[in-house]
Amino acid sequence: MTAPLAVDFYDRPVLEVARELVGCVVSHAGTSGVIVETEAYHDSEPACHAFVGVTNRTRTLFGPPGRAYVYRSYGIHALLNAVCEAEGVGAAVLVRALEPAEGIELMRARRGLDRTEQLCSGPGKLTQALGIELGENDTPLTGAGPVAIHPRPAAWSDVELVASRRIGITKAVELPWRFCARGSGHVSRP
DNA sequence: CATGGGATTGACT
DNA sequence: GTCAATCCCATGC
Repeated sequence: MTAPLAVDFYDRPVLEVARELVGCVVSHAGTSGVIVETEAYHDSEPACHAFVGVTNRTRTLFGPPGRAYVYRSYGIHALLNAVCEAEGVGAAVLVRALEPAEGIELMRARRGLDRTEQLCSGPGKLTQALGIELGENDTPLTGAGPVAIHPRPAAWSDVELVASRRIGITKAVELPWRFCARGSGHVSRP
């Protein structure tokens, strides 16, 4: 596996990073998968947690880029984000779905499911499949931490993207800030 | 200190 | 299609 993406990759406009992360590979604790769906969030729009400013919860979002923002959703699920843009800007890319690559049997055991397409087809599902937990909030994605994101494998270098509205939010619903790999059967919703 | 509301999922009608 | 689970956080009294 090639070296993880460096801080510079994340220190750019969050929409650019959200597009380029599709096709990249997330690895954690013996499992990995190719990102097939992302969403961008930015403190300038109300759907982003960082919209309210710096709080205990959003401190990671405003921190330096290239780190993981992991938070609990609906009291049940852990959701994985990659913090972007300069320190002081609250922006992140939500990783919403993966195509499983390594450690698929481990994922099946963690998820209690067989079908590969269902192992990581949602933001809460993929953290469960990879074993990512809240304690990994604010850890680096650039190699020193438990979670790492690697550049696109050759087969994904020219992945075609489809932009659409973000899922599961009630504010700023009109922004087309969701990006999927065209034709992937591993996304949370077509 | 009490309360309301989720960047979701899976089970059920 | 509907709905409950479940808990942390931000907000307001």
